[in-house]
Amino acid sequence: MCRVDQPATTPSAPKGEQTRALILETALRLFQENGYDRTTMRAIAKDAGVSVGNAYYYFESKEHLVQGFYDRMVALHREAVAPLLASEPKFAARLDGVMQAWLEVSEPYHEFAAQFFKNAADPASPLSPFSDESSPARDAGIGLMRSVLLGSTAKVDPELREDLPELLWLYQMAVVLFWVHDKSEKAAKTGMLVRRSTPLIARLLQLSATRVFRPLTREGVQLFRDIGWFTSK
Amino acid sequence: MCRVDQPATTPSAPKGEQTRALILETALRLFQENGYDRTTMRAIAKDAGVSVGNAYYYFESKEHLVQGFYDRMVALHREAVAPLLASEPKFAARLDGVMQAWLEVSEPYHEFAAQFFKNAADPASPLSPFSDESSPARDAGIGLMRSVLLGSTAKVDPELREDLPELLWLYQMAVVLFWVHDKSEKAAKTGMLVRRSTPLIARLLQLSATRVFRPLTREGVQLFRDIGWFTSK
DNA sequence: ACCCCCATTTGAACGTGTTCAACTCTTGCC
DNA sequence: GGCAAGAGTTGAACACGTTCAAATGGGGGT
Repeated sequence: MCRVDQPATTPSAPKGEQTRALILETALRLFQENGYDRTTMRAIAKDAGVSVGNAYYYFESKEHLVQGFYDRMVALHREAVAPLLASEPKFAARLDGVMQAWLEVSEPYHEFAAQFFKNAADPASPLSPFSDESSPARDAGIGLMRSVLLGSTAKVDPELREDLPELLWLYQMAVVLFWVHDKSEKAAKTGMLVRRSTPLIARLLQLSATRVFRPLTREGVQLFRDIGWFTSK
Repeated sequence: MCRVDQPATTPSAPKGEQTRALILETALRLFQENGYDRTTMRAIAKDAGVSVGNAYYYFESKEHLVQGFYDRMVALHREAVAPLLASEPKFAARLDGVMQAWLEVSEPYHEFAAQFFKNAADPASPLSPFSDESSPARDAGIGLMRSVLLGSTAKVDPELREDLPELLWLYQMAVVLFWVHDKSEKAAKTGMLVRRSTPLIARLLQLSATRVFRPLTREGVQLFRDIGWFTSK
């Protein structure tokens, strides 16, 4: 009828996008209700009122459906963290706040998340934080750590300063790995780990510029660079 | 004919053990030839001349078959490392030697190993190095690191000394995680990481007993203990 | 010799993620 | 309106890991 197809911008999505969104929403709801493993592709398709094959028309695999969930958590985290980053000047408090916010945002999905964060260690999985497919999310995470650093009053060896956001992001990945294994009530152990490790990191950063430490810092940074992060060869 | 069945000690194993060994050998051979994912349980059973169900009578799952492979690598590693541990007194050289030996032992299985080391991050997998099922292998690994430390002339803050083997084992796990993602020729990047990071660790240990550092060391060690390693709650 | 018990073995069947040839519907063009 | 082309959709079929009720077999007690 009156539908002209503007390639973009139109709120009435190009038909296919509606189906895609419907499938994604259904999948995320079922994942949350029943967990990742117990949610079958057939159940997702049935609940969304489409066929199994149709789900595969829009998403390469069951894992790819999870990317949408991951993106949502990143958005929630960024939102939750904005006020803190705008007001708090102390580095340790900023880092701690960002990490605690992540824990709070993720808490409701702990069980579900643990089921697919195992992909983190699988180099072949598109969900690995080191994969090409994850590079937008990875860059966003590193960017967040950069703003944690830049907005702070911390004094760091300038050589280290450049690579610090990536290193802090790695710290976050390590915490996530610990969190995945954390069976304590409301992940209290991970909370403690963050609360007590962030001041240690801050203190290490102070020391990094010290005369005794600088050579060690330099050598560590140089090694980190030579290894070449997520460069394939 | 002349086979009498001594319940134990006899080289002719108690019948069932023979089948078990046959299945395991076949599985490991096929894993090595075709990779983990491309080797089906049906193929293993067929090649071993038994039924699929029989394989499951002896091994809970496909993953459990891999434990045998893992045990074998641990044995090879321990063997390869013995002369060095008997002769070399310097801590950094001992640690480097142990890690390099691991890389050499594992190199032929890099591709295959990467396919199942993803389970490392899956808390639910019996193959996770943090799982109960892995505690023998874990204890062996930690014990190896203890002998790396004890046989050396390194001077470490006694408080740290006690927990250091576990921490070094964690270092090893981190290296393994890196190795799994390492696509460089013969894992050269991991080799470099080890060669250059072990001296840094040794230097950090020296510093750990320093007046400036000791408080930081103490706090770190205390945090490590409070977190309570692989204690479930 | 007989029989019973239980370790061992079987293979068909189940539920899963994934694929694919075929079908239907929409869209743009005459 | 009619028509070709391609986007969208279908569900049966495949390969896999896993389960299980049933068959087999051998060894010890009588």
